[in-house]
Amino acid sequence: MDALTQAQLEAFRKGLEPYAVFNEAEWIVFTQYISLQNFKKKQLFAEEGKVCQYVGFVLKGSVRYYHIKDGAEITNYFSFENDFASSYKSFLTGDTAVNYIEALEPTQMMLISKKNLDQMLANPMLAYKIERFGRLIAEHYLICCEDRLSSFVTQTPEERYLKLLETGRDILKRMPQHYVANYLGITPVSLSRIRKRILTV
Amino acid sequence: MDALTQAQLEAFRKGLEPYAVFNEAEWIVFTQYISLQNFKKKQLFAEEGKVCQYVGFVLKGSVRYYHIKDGAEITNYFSFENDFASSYKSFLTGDTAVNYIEALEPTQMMLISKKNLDQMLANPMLAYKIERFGRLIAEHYLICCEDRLSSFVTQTPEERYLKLLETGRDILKRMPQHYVANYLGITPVSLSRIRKRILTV
DNA sequence: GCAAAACGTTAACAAAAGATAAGGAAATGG
DNA sequence: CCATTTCCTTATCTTTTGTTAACGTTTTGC
Repeated sequence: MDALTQAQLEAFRKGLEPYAVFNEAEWIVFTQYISLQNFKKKQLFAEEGKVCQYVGFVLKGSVRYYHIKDGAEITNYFSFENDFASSYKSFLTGDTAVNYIEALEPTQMMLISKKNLDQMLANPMLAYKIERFGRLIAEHYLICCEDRLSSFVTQTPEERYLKLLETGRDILKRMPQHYVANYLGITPVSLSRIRKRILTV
Repeated sequence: MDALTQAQLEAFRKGLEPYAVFNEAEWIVFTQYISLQNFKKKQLFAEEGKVCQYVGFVLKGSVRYYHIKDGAEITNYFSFENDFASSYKSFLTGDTAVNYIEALEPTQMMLISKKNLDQMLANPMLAYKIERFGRLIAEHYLICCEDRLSSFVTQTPEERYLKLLETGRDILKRMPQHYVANYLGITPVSLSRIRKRILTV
């Protein structure tokens, strides 16, 4: 764990605003439960078979979620700056994770450990605000997840890719195409064909 | 809206226990924000283009979530007894819904309106408990949603069906096969073929 | 700066899924 | 109770995707 600079704390505070706004006293207490970690490229943040002890907030960089199936990696999701990142099920339930999360480039994350989160929820000064904070984050990701889920049920891979062209610039700009293909639920070869099909039309 | 019986209230209280346990005083106040509605078969609970004003808790019966695409219905999800049901994104954000929810049989739901939920969150006697209640529900459905989402990325339709055979007895027992096919992200014809393939092996 | 690895495209073939239609069984609703 | 609708299967044909491998380009890591 590294030392926190004022600039990092401010960026974090700003990034949390959609979910929680702290007054000065609360912020001082809150930040005592926070740590900063720098990840090298390819360094793991979560690992299959291990309990994910942290939820991270990406200050700089990006991470990739992936599963390993039949020895091959399948990329599931990404988090960029100002996103949270965690193997949520593992973090929330204490079960071992079924996926990996790795940094795709040098990445800075603010970390909240499960232990510290539970302590904040038991701390009368923060509990109420943290309950709400957690509710709003969970709701936010539930909505994202639902949207993406319904795209798998109601859309073809080509339609999902076209939608990504409209709304997923970050992913398309910053991720290699074979990760994007996995994210869309298809193989890299198939995405390459879809791209060709679209250009030809 | 219909009158609430003591038995229904008790069933509701019991069903909420994983998320919130109320003392007597809280329960009396909480239940003032609740209503009961009976749905006939095929009656709509949520509708595309309209804001979903309620989150429901299924006491009896079942509901089906579906989209309409090119004039055809595509079934997305189900809720059974002791499940919540809502077009969550619409309910939480106030945007119009993109899907329909209909009762598949005579169905009883406890309803919490968005307006009443907001009032509870503003009521000091309930606010803290309701924040937590909301957090735990959102977390629960986030985990469900994430699991299902990763099944679309990492598994074939056949593998998803085999998993449903293990863990989705409710859906398989109570839902017609063409709804199940949609739920798995494939056509009814394709599911029929998968079933044949499995039997033959 | 160079060798190795990673990446995207393309081709060829196999496997699976979508579309459409037909037939029969089962459920449903007067 | 009977006519209608709903549902599942099957067949045929088309489209799409998966698999594997090859090739050239780009990036990466000493």
